[in-house]
Amino acid sequence: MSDKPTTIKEIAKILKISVSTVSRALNDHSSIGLTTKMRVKKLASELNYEPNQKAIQFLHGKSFIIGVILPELSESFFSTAISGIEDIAYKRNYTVLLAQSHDDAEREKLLVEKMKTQRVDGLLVSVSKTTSTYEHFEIFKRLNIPVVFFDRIPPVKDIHYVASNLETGTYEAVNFLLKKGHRTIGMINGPNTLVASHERKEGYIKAMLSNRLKFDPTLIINSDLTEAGTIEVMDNMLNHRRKPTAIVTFNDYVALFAIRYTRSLNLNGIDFVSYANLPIINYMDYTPIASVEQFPYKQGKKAADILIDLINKPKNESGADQAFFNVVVESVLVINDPK
Amino acid sequence: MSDKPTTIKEIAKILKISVSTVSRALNDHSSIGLTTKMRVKKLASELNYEPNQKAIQFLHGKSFIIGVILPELSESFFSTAISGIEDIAYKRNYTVLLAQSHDDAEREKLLVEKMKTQRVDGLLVSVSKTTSTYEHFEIFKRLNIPVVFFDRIPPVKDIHYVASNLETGTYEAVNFLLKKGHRTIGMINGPNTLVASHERKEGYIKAMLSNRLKFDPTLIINSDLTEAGTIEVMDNMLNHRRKPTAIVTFNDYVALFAIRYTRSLNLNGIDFVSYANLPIINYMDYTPIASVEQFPYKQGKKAADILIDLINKPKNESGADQAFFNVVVESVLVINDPK
DNA sequence: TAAAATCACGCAAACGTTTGTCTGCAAAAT
DNA sequence: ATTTTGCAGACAAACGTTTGCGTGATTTTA
Repeated sequence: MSDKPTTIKEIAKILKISVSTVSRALNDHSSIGLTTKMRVKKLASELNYEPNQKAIQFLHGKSFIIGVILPELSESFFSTAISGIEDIAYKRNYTVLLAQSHDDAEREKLLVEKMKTQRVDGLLVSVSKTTSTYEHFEIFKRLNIPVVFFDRIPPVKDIHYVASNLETGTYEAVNFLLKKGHRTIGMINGPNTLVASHERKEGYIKAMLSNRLKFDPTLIINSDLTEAGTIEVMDNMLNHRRKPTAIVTFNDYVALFAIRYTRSLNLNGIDFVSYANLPIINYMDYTPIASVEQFPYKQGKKAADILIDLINKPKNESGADQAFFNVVVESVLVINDPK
Repeated sequence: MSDKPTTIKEIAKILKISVSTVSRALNDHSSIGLTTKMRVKKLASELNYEPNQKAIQFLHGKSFIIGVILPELSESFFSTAISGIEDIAYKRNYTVLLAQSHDDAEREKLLVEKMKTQRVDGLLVSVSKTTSTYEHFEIFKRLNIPVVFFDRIPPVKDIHYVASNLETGTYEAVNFLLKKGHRTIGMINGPNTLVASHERKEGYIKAMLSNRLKFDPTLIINSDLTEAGTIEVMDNMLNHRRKPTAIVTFNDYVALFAIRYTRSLNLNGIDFVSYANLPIINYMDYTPIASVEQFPYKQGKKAADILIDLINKPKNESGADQAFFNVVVESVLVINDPK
């Protein structure tokens, strides 16, 4: 039946002491007598007193809220990452304000606006596929609100970010296939505009060269990552004068399309390696024999940690030595259990 | 280089007018002259003025934040649901404070606490599997903060909730199998403690009876939903004196375990129907022939809508006719495309 | 025993905004 | 010419909390 929440004032009035005393008593300030403290605390809990967080946030300009903008929660990479973010936030007493851009640059802009008006203490962003300008993040710099990018990072200087280095994982993947005896290895890569595509390619090349093998660029084919696109690429692969005996695919979806397609052609014997996006891959019948793991949970945790560190950093120290956190999580190859 | 954000006060001082005038000018109040409005707005945008949301929230005790507590974001049901929640929140100008209980009752309690101290305007909850007491939600009633449960709802009276009715979908599923000619239909059900298990069973029974068939309770077997548990149940099914030609499984995971197991035994010919939890099922080779769809996105949207309606409802109207929203989203059967 | 230190608490300002009420002043109505 | 209306803007209170400073009262130290 209680209507309005209890305030510190009411407690003060009832106890006939000043608000400041009540405040200090509740916060265990040293200058308050033990008996007064007890009386205050007792009454406070009787009245179900809850400090008005809005007032406190307002008072010292902190919200203990970090904003997170990411493309799609339904992609398991992101839902796992947010899990890590949320866990760290929880531990460090922050809460997470969540928004998804649905890979729409316009919506992303609006979300940034909203985060700004909510005055989050910090922002975590994985940019949308379609985002091509990055000025909307500049506002946060002016407002002195730290921004940390993760996974999908914008190609600009002077930002904090956490991302995985796909080169290492790809290197391992190709190496693994070579060790298995494969000599002709195809790669279904993504659009060249993605940093990630570039890293995959580099890893591939390095693995070939370090094994004293010639790099054949025609064995890396770009795709638009759709099912149709994948089939088209597969046709190219299968008709290649050097038909690959193993294929590295851009992600698990592509792997699934490709595997299904080869099976429909009754082709076995091609080994697939993919990048781990889908946990469900473990439940499937025909899976890639290995996956490059990108540790989304770890990335999320790390990004959140950095952000909160940044938030709590002793103000603008001289401004000069503004260091930027650039954390790279190495990707590694995981051999899948054979079923 | 701007250090502290611009305030309405500074604008007032520069323009030599009062703060109230500035405030009204920015809010297009009718009692401010056009010229003054222009001057104020011009200067405001020049100074990159951003209203301090914390002050506003504090002033009229609203945060425009809704809290969401759910078990696991990595379960696609929930990540899809949150997507719907977030979309509605976005549309209606709210933001989403997210937290996951990881199906841990203790953590859930703490999260409720945190939501309370953050003074969210409303709370959306899908309770953890292990939650058995529900007093921690009572606090919100006292604080007059609306709570809406969705999907996993506590077995108590007088709450708002949105949940799917699995009975209808199950009825359709069994009916579908019967129409296909199956006469012996097994069901791998979940623990009896779940409301959902009960609904599945009811749907099953009704379908049988409405087709003038006898209901054989031994064809419904409870499982703990693990892989081992599923295999055990499957062994029972396959050795049953009436060996089922079709099986309804509790969820997609169970379906996958069961299908994989039958295939390992080189048994084909059993038709499976499941409940749609995993979008990835579409990419798989051997899938249930049909799924009961529970519309997580729709459920999320609906729940969020109800919550925000509740938040904005004209206060405690006499208290007497406190109506509770109990929305049931009918589940329906979806026939999966054959591959 | 006087001076200094310590204790326990009160006063009031401050955070940024909104909003009800009040005040001049000019134009319109009587 | 006086009253009324309407306009444009100012004043100040209010939201709940924290915190620097001040102030008596008591205890300790010299």
